[in-house]
Amino acid sequence: MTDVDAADAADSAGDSPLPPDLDLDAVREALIEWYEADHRPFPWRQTDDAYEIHVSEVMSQQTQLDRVVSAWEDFRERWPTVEDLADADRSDVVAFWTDHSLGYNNRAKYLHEAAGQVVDDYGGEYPETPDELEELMGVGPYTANAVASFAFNTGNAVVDTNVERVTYRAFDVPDDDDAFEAGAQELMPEGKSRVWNNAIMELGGVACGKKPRCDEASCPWREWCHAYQTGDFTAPDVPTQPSFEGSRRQFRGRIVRLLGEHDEMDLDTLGHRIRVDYTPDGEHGQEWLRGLLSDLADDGLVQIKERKEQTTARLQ
DNA sequence: GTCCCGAACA
DNA sequence: TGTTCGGGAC
Repeated sequence: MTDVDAADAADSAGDSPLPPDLDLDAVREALIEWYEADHRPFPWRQTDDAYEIHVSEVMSQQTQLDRVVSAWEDFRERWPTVEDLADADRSDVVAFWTDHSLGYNNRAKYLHEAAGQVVDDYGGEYPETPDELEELMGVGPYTANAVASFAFNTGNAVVDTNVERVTYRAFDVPDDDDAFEAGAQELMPEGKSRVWNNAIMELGGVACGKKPRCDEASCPWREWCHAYQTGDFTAPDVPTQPSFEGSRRQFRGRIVRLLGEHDEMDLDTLGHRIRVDYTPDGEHGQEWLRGLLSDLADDGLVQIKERKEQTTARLQ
């Protein structure tokens, strides 16, 4: 490739979404210094074991970190190694998940599945690159980069809602997936994904949340921050979620919780215990319940047993 | 009501 | 590209 071609390629990939006069070295140094001076002492920040990191990342995907701490410690005690998890019963992992109110039971299944992949496909040793990690069940671009970064320091820049909000506010990066990706990658100092990704997410969590706390948290980027200068702290739109109360997700959760407590349950018994207005022939009756159970079975979470006069369900 | 260190599936 | 997946804390 000639120099001209290389320049064209850079052009077609789009210009840097960051301000052209931004002092990258100063910005990087300021954030890392701020992070290393003080940050929340989450226990998974004390380890570089890929399995332990993986567990913490899956738990953290949509759950507040403060709620993850005790669950992570219990999980680690119960299944200390990836081999232990691979050998566990799926139903035990799912029951653990609901016991600790972690939500999204599919993630328990994915984690268990991924543990089997690590043992079977990689001899029990986690692969070290984001691309290989993404082959694991339930591991997408975010989690792959997180595990690669925190376990091996071999990741690319993580792009999550925190990073998007921070770069949008501080450097006026346009609200666009490609721009966030490019901007985040350009900001990250080469070969420092472990400290960098921790630091920028800490910034988003502590100083630059929905409600900004620039001065209280001594934000290290105030001198460069576009939002700090203009007072405009709007953030990229995050898709608003449908209400949980009365949703099918709520009833799925109740079903899995009950089955984790009772081993095996009759259809109508289950129905009466997940909603007070359950009547076998009513609007929310057997037909409705069978639909939920059928989907849970398709998800690999629940097992349905059809007998002569009775239908029962249990965790799979 | 809103948010929280996403990913799979259609 | 849109939809689905839990539940606690605020």
